[in-house]
Amino acid sequence: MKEVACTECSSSDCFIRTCGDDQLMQFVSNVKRTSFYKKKQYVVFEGDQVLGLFFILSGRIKVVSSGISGKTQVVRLTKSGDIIGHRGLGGETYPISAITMEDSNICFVDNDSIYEAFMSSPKLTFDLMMYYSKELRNSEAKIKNIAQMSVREKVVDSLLYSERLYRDDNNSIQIDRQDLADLAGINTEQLSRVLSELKKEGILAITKNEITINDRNQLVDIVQPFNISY
Amino acid sequence: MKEVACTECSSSDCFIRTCGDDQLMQFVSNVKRTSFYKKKQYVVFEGDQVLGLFFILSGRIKVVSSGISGKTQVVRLTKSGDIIGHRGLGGETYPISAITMEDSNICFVDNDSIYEAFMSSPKLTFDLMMYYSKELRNSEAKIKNIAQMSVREKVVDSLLYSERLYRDDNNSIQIDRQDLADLAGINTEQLSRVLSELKKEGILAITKNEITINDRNQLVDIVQPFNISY
DNA sequence: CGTGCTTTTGAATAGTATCAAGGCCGGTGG
DNA sequence: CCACCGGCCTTGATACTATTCAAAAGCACG
Repeated sequence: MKEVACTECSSSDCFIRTCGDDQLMQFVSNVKRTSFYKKKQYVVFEGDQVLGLFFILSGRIKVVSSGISGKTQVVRLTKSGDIIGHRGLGGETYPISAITMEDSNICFVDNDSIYEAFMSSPKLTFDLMMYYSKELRNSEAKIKNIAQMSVREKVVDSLLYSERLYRDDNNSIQIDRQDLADLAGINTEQLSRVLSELKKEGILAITKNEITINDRNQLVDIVQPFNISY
Repeated sequence: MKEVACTECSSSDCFIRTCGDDQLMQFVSNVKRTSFYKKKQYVVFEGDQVLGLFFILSGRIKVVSSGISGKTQVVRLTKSGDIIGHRGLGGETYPISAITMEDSNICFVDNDSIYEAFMSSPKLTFDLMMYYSKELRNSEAKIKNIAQMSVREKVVDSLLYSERLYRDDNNSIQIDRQDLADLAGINTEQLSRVLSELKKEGILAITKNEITINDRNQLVDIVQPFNISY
């Protein structure tokens, strides 16, 4: 993929663009490097040295944390406009891995450059701080959910979360069972059971690799006690 | 408690002081308000409008998130030098409550002032961003732990966490069962069972309201598979 | 000493994880 | 074109773990 200047870039939800700092955009334009990643490719690897920040231009990337005996926890799902690798800032190594779920294009800015950008653009620092703040709220909401929800509720919560980010024009989401289970923090067998239930209840329609939400309100009702505003 | 100027303050781990920006310290000195909170008093209340930031001068405060049917999740424990209320930044209302676990003194800076401080001190913004980054790492590590650990492991993890923050000279921690259970994300009965086990195994000593860790290494071994570096 | 609160223990129940097997589908090669 | 293979998904039976309910024991307080 050929490099496109930030000023010429069509991505309307890019973090750098939404900062609205022309000088910053010019600067990033000169130092960023856009790369293509094919499906299931690692963007960052848990334990690797922190090299810089990644800005998603297009594609879907899962952020995962490896646990005990091969188990993985999906920490969050991302798409264009999101940032990857910011957890590493201020630390030595990345605490998570990021893996593409489909072919993606991602812009990279190295450590030195991003620090230089922070120094010259307080707006960037401030906006990124706000980004962290939002992420922290989400993360802590998730702690509560995983700690207190039943398996059924976890599945519904994960479905709504996925749908919110990834739904296509048919209210459908394409995500494989393992990823969805890792997102919910359960195993695939239980996920499968709950999905079957929801299908039987007419709330979902399931084809080979697509889940369609027929009755979103009923899903929302299931997680209602947790006061989640989707 | 009478107001002490930041420049005169003895708190060596205050966030504002560690920024090392004299102008900032002068500014905060003029706008901050230090208040005394007695044990079990609410500092911020979940759902309340975001008013500003709190800097802990002394005391221990638990940050909790209320869940379903009266259950609460302890999101983190804090002490002097920590910040409270930063999750609210950029949002309308606080997503969490903060409650003192002992008599505490806390400095408050209102929204307008803290935003003004951000504008005039890029260092503050940057340092706070780094603070968020660390918190986010911790938070996501906790997601993984709660999702994958057994009850026994959760208890051990919570004990080590509490000890790291709150241990006194005897390697003892003072924390009531309910708080420890809410931190681990389990109920008090199970906590009690595990504590009894650990006591029987000689790893812990338990008196009425104090838990003493006799063999820290054995505790660390129990959560070893999760690669936690305490 | 009661009285009320927290903590501990026990037993029954419910929920979840694991193990094992079978089904579905796409791809490959005869 | 069809049979076979392998991966992913689903389902069932079983074992295990955690939750709930109930009750007793310990402790603080008046």
